Amino acid sequence: MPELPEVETVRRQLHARLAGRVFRDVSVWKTGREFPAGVAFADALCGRRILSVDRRAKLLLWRLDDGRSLSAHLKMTGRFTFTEADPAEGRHDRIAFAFDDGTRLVWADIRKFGFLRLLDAAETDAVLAAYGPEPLETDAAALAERFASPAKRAIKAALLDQSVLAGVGNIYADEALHRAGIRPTRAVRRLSATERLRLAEAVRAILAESLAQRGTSANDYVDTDGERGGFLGLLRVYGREGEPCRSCGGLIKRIVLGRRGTHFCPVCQR
DNA sequence: ATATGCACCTGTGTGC
DNA sequence: TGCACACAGGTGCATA
Repeated sequence: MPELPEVETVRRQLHARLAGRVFRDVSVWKTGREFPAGVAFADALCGRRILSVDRRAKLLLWRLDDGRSLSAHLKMTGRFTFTEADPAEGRHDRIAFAFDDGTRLVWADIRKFGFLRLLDAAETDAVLAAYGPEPLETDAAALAERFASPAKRAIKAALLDQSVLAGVGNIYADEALHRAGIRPTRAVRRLSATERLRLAEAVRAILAESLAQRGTSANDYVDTDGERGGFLGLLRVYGREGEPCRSCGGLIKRIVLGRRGTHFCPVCQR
């Protein structure tokens, strides 16, 4: 579910409450592919201090005091929730964390696509190196240069490619293309330099505006307090098939592009 | 090198 | 009410 604004919202909340904390207990309630070794995983974490919680693309990185990091990917339905009391195991709850100050955190994941993985320093570097630039920390001109190859693929596919730029997913790809007035099916090589720059600016603007609203709750996403993001009502194309375009009144169209639902305005996006 | 297809899972909404 | 099918904020791997 979560894209950059949602993951960054979660990161800020995790960092605020977990930086400096020490793992006291890790209860792996349910194991699965996402936890290669349940008991070893818990043993490795207990006693370790969290230095910070960082984010790269849609990946959360809990930096530990032994040089390792706990990487966490929410994928579609992963969720961290802070709880006050001793948590009771819910249907989709998988891991319960307890920290030295009494803070408790539960990891749940309905579809089980998400994962938590302990990485050493070299593995962490390798994972991070595969991502393209962070859109909110890169100026638009530099971002625009990333939309080059492969030249024949649709521009939307390039936006979703995490090695081109990091953090954009299905919602914000559609929204940025609408803001830039570019049809999602256009081949990368057919975009002018002006259009590439406009698109890079649109990506940055959309992500920043959504982050200010603490993200979009279209389906399952909520933050670590169970609160929904506020950007849903500000979306201009995503999930609005058949409704009027907020810019021109044309009807929003939905197609399938690269297996993903894709929304655009046939009038404003050429 | 790129495109596509599918796989990983569960839940929900739709239409017959 | 049941059933079948499409679809959901993501990625990785196996084929053509």
